[in-house]
Amino acid sequence: MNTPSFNIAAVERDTGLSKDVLRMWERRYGFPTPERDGNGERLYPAEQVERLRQIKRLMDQGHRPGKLIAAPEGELSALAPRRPRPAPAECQINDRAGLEELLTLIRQHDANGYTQALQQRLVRLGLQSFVLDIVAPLTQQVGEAWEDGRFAVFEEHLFTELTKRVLRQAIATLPPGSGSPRVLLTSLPDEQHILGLLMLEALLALEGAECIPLGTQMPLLEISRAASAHRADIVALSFSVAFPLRQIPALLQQLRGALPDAVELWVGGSGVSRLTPPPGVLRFAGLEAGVEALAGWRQQ
Amino acid sequence: MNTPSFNIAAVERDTGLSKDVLRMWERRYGFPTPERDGNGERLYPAEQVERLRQIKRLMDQGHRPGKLIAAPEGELSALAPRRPRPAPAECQINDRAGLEELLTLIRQHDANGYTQALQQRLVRLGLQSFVLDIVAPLTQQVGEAWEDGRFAVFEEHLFTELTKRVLRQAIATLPPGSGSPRVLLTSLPDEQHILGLLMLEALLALEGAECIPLGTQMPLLEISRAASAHRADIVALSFSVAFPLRQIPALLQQLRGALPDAVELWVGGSGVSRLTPPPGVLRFAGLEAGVEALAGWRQQ
DNA sequence: CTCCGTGTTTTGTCCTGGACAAACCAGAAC
DNA sequence: GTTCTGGTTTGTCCAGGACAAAACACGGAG
Repeated sequence: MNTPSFNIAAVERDTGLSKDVLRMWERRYGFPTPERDGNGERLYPAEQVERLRQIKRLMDQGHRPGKLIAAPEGELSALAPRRPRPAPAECQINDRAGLEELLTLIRQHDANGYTQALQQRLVRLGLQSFVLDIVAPLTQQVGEAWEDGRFAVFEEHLFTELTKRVLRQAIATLPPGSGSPRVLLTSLPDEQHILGLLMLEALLALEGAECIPLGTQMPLLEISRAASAHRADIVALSFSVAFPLRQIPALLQQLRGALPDAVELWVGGSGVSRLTPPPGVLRFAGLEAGVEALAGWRQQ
Repeated sequence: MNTPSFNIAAVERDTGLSKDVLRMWERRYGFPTPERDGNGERLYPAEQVERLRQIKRLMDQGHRPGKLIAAPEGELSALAPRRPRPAPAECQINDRAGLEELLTLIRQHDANGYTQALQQRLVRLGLQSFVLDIVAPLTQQVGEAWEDGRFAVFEEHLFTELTKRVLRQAIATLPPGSGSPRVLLTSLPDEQHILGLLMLEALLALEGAECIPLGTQMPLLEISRAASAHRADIVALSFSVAFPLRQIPALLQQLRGALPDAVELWVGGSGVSRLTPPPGVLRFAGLEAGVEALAGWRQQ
């Protein structure tokens, strides 16, 4: 009981590494080294689960598992991010101190303080600037801090949950959309990050678009159904870095085929930044691109 | 392109049936019958994916796969729910017509109308009655309608997303908690339903508890970390019917062991209704039980 | 020196077929 | 009618093999 053991399903849930991968690593690299219960089934000690989570984190940062598993112990935080940070200098410096202040509140687990500070900035800046200059860079900073291990999982969750609330609240105060265009916002199964979609929704709603937020994890076939039921003009999807890159092109192609030609398909998020979208799919590099695309759609 | 095919990973994502189960059904029951690509890998036609989703839905309702797969075609909606509906008569009749009105708005995909109707009821009834008499029965109705196939997936998602917004907005208008007790609200990985947690949060916040919402899908080891970082007095978890029942006792026992003895562990949701909680874990049958438990905690 | 093509290594996913335990059901005994 | 018990159903796990896509390393051309 003092050293609780995880079966392979629990490890998959907690680390995000599939059972196949866990078994394969054991076969190939000799790690992890789970014990077996009376039935011959793997039992992972908690410390190995912890190490697996660390390895997964560094892998998401661009490291390769072979090296990570071979590295003995001093690889803790000694490893720098391998993937070039997307424009670390381009980040708005005009409020770097303010961002740091918000991050500090999260680090101190001061939920009320963080919410208040956020709402204060929202009122001061207005929604558009709030999204572009505060929430967007803040999200990126948190993502980087999480990748570096400077943020715990639960701190990232707290940040996400509180920020979502402020954003949704701001969106709710906007007047209803003009009815055109009708934009359906969602993400595919296995993609649960929604902050990017919320930011886009805020910007589009500001421009008078009619946003239909469907939450995350919408099965492929349901999206086309929802699009016709809601008479959507545009379907907007978001992909985070965590989404398995290899599957995206096929999924987009399938969805594109299932949607009527008149419905535009927009994709965005850091998960598609290194991707050439299939024909008929528009990829956005950033939030501003979404607003520009809306203006473009209206000109048609 | 007209009949897009799904590989086994896509089917797993869209149906929620694991790869193991999909292969096993094929071996045992002769269904599904995917084709193979040049590489010998399974390719599921869209119609079989649709049927698999239907089967999964009926299974969640208590039917058994062997019977469902044997049934030829007329099993569409001919099957009644096998699990006894939890107190269909006990449901508050005082506003049944009002509930039906809200459901109709969702069925008509009238997002703005639904939100307005909801907010109107919130103002009229006050938060407590709104949660207990509107949102809770409404959620149950939607769940049943979804199980029966009267609601599409995207309609259920729209309902969830819009209702979440109204609830969160209501919570945001409450004054900050009194600081005691500090309640940490979250769910385990693979459990993404959050409406129940939000309802509980609203009720507890009304009573002056300090709620720390961490969102869903918190890894086991992170929960105990978060509990100590936030100096929580209580950890509240929610389980929906979709959560694999067999894994719950072991998970709760592990978490109970990882938490300090002074921290109470509360669990609720329809997923634990047919479960005897391990020692040291309090199970709640309904939302009211949570409020009573809060009063009890304060008396200690 | 940088950029681009090509061969090699790494890595994840999929496959088959077997085993077993937990959940479920049905019929017997009380 | 209720409780116990044995058989059946069903999901998950295991081992080991195969292969393709991605990542890398290297050499040549601009």
